[in-house]
Amino acid sequence: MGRTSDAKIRLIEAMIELIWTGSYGSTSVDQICERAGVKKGSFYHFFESKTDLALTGIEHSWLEHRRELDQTFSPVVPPLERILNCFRNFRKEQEELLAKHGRVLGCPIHSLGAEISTVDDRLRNKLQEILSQFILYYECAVRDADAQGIIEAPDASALARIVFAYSEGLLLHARMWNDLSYLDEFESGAMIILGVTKRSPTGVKKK
Amino acid sequence: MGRTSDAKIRLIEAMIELIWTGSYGSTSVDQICERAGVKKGSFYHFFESKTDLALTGIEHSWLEHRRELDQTFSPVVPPLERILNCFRNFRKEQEELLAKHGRVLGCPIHSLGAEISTVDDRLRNKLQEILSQFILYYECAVRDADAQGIIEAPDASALARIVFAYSEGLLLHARMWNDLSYLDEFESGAMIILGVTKRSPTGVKKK
DNA sequence: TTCCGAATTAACCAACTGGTCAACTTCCCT
DNA sequence: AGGGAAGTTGACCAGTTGGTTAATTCGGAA
Repeated sequence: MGRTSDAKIRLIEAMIELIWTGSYGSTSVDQICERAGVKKGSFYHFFESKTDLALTGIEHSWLEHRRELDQTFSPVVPPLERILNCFRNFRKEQEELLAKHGRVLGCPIHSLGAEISTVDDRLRNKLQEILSQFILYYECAVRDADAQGIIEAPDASALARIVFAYSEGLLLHARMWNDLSYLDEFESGAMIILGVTKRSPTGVKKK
Repeated sequence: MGRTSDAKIRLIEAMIELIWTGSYGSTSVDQICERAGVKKGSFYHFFESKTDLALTGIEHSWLEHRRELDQTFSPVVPPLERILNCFRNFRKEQEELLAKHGRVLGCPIHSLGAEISTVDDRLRNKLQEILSQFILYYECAVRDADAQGIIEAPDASALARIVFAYSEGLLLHARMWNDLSYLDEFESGAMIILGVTKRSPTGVKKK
């Protein structure tokens, strides 16, 4: 019934890209429509507001990203490898973004969160929800590493949050300096935080 | 020659507050003027653009903040205490902001940096400059701690950047969740990163 | 084949954006 | 005391903002 259209997904993709390469505030509805090749009337046919599109778009990308994370953090992979591979994937993604946009873009969730968390409640809640889910991956890996005696982590959740906060800080740094090389520090940094010395290779008991 | 005025500083303070409690994009020149009790004509008498005011404002607050940091990071204070005290001051400041604005506001430099680093070059450069200077405090403290045998840090600069990235990640988390308690994790987190166990009190040789 | 609901379009809106300007007031310094 | 530089004011600007509307065009299913 009625005709079909891919305008909705085009709008979502355009918004994600514009927010990521710029900011929420610097992204206007007109810009989104132009990039998506959609008239403004159509925009408001599919979404009831700019916030609504952002919400849908973020949810959409997160669902996509989660599928990748589920593979990266598969229990089959050695726990610390999961975390390192996850960040290696980040790095690869940022490389592609640099090639495409000439800019290291960092983590869109955090950049957006920093910008709008005092401004838009609905957006903030959604971002919180996503980040909370994200940390679970780290937490699970840390707990497994502890259980396997690879590291000593009496409080896996706390340690995961440290690694997480650190990684977000790094990503932001890379965005601000437009420099991928900061991301290379993650591997050694994470090992320090997790209490694994360079001398004892991943997966081998320390001490 | 001519009359004097405090409109300039009022504009600076209004803008800092508005950016901090909101965002750069959500802060308009009209808003700034209204809060400062200054007409727009006067605004453009003192500043040539919104960016220009932001630049001046950031520089201004940083210069103020530096004086505090110079005390906190005095070589007289035991190195690790400097870092902890610095973060304790952050926490205290955030407490005041929470009481005043009902919100944990985090680090304005990083929030702003996340928002505008792909949008405004001049602003980004200024923020880079400030953050680079900030890291020097941590770096110096870490190097001293290493020299005094309190910690083992062959690469003080790298370790300082880890602590720094971690602290920024935490601050952002606290802003997004509007929750001070995340900041309490810093103390134990920093100790883990710096390789100081809880059992060996600060300032006492480890191992 | 027809028909109904979904998609598209362009024209429109008021409020607001950052920024300008010329006239005017104040008051410091000589 | 009064000249002149610094500060103030409100009216003004063109462009943009997020959002609305009614008329129109399409296309999938009966």
